[in-house]
Amino acid sequence: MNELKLKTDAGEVLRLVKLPQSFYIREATVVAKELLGKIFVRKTNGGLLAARITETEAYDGRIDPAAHSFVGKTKRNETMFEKGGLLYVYFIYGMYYCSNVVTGEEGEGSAVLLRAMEPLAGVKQMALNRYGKEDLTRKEFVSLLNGPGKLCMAFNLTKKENGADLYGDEIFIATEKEEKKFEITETSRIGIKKGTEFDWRFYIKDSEFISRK
DNA sequence: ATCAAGATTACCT
DNA sequence: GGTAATCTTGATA
Repeated sequence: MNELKLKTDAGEVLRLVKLPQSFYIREATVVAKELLGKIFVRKTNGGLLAARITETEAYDGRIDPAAHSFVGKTKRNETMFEKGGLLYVYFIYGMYYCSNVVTGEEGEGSAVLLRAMEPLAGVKQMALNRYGKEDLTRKEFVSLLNGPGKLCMAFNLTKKENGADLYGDEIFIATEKEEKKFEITETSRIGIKKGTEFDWRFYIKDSEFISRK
């Protein structure tokens, strides 16, 4: 097994195993739930950045009017139609980026939106990216990654990262060898007008690193 | 060519 | 609670 060790800013050592592409070739709702608790890692020249995924949303273009891919392939959403295991990053509201993990088979148009995470390593670099300073108050720390636009700022995910693959060395998601147990809450998705009948937002029930209760 | 909406956030009362 | 900021995209003329 391809194990790698990650030392968190708190001094804890996590034993990680990178997720294979096959993890992503499944239903978006399944991947969305299973991504909870996994570790998102990015290597930058500012050091290693890592966080635990606490909140996700599934989008399935085959049946879901809220998905960008529902209207068919366009220049903006073409990454969403690739085979699972890529990053789909898009620009929204003229100021923010949102990052998704593409899921399922090629042509399916499904993805999982990364909505919130718990900071683990490289907090000072992420704080610089988002607040322009290294030292954070407790409140700023909790808010560092608790929204889809916020975590893109902190991890510096932009148009350049759209289409990047998640099984290489620069950006990837890993599972802990000893994963903690937790309960999952399911609700309707946030910020959409269509497709509100699907309860496809998932988060770790007891986590404080959530975009909204 | 013009326009409204958008998978959001920060800051205001 | 409300709304401004800011710009790409897709729809309508």
